[in-house]
Amino acid sequence: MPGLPKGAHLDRLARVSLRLYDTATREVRDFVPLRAGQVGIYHCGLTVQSAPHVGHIRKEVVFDVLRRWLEHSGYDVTIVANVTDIDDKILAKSAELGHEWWAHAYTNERALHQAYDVLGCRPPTYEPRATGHIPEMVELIHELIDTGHAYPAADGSGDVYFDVGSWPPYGSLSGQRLDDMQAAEDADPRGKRDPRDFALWKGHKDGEPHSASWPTPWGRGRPGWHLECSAMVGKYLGAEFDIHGGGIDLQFPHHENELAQSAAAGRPFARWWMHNAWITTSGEKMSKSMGWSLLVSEVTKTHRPIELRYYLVAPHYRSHVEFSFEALEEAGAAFRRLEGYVVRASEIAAGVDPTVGMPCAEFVEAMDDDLGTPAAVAAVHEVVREGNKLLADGDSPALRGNLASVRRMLGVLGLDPLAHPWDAPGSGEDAALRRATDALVRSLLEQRAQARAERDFATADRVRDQLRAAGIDVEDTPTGPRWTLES
RNA sequence: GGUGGAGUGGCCGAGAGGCGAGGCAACGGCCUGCAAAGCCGUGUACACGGGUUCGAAUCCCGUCUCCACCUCCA
Repeated sequence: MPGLPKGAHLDRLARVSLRLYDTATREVRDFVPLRAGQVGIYHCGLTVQSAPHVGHIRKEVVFDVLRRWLEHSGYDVTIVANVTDIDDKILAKSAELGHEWWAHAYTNERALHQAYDVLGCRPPTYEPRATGHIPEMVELIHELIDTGHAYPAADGSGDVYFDVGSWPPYGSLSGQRLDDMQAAEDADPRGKRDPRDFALWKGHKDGEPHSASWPTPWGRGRPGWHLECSAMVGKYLGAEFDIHGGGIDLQFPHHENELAQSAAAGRPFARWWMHNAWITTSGEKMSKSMGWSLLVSEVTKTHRPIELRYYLVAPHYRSHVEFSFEALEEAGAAFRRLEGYVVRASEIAAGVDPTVGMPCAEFVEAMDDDLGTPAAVAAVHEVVREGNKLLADGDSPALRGNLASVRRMLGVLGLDPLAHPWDAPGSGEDAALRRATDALVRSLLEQRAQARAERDFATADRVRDQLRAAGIDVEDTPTGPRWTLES
């Protein structure tokens, strides 16, 4: 390759082939970042009104995989996800529970972070809270009022509205025509010029805690939901940035409104819009109505987090997933096939550095094609098949290369069973228990080996049955017996 | 009413004019003292009705069913 600068990474050059679906244009386009080698991503985080369920966490996993793939491709990624820590529901729920609204929000923010961690999602580069960015929001409102795109409510409520009619492109992101929109049965017009105008700022209402409002030129109040994202994106990623993400439900009105506010204020805003599809249960969206059984914290009590992650990564991010525990368990079985190989191969080929592994071409092509994780996962399965064949011959350079490749690919998906956080040694007590168990099992396996050597299979099988009864599986391999806890 | 999406083998889940993604389950074989794991093999699926084409799950027309958004839900 003549003409390449010395040290140029071939894999980075190859990465210009990344293509991403853009909701705004409804097509897959070559991804070209605003600044060479850097990618700025913003995705709408949670309104921390309750603990996250499986549906919420899908978005985190999707953008975590996107980030890992971009980083693998040589980009420097800045990823921002906000936390909406004030809104109607937070105020209502905290009042119901008799808590301070900010305490309620913080409790659920912690639950969100736990869910990130348990599923191996790395924290965002920045995770700004709405309440920490009131000045930026007020400034944006000023800009919009000054340019004639926003107005304070005529009824003196303290609300400030975006004037949808002043912004002709409104509706372009979601493909809605203003005239076709059902005028919301607005229970509370509060001085809107047009029922489709939306609140940038919400005036303080009687009965709401004083602490949930901030002074502005238009009176005390609190942020409208849409405004906070525009303000925070601007602060952390600038007026124009690469990718804006979120759940597909946010396309309208939330993202449409964000775009309108920002563009009307002269900010070019997002170059790509990426939306992940829903996870439903029994054909319905997840909500509190189905109880708490699908909270991440509940599901991971009975199912391994890494298997839940595999379940979320295996389908394409734009495909709707109908959640079921049966499907989750099946995904777990598929994952254990991969995991089994990695663990067994690592026992034989110790010390393999996964960072030197290269993903296979099929994997790269799949990921570059709008984050095609289904085909990417299929590619890993194929490489694992080869690895399993190599395993029969013991340690070899080919096995090591295969193992490094598999782990590198799994690492991109956040599914390398030997990498953080899955490799966590557990508490000291766990480790001690494991050592004690290993010593006991080994001594039993020695007895079994002795019996087998004497062709006393009845005794050998009795030992194995005894271990099985204790929840320990024994397998004979070319390099001797190995034991695992039953899954 | 407007907008967008979906219906694929026993199951999950990709693909998107010709060559059966992958996984789970099942069955047969190899390996094993027997297992387990693994490997090899076996499946002719694309909601329905028409049409275009040498060829359609993939394109066109129509029908049915389901879902999402148009309500501060990821």
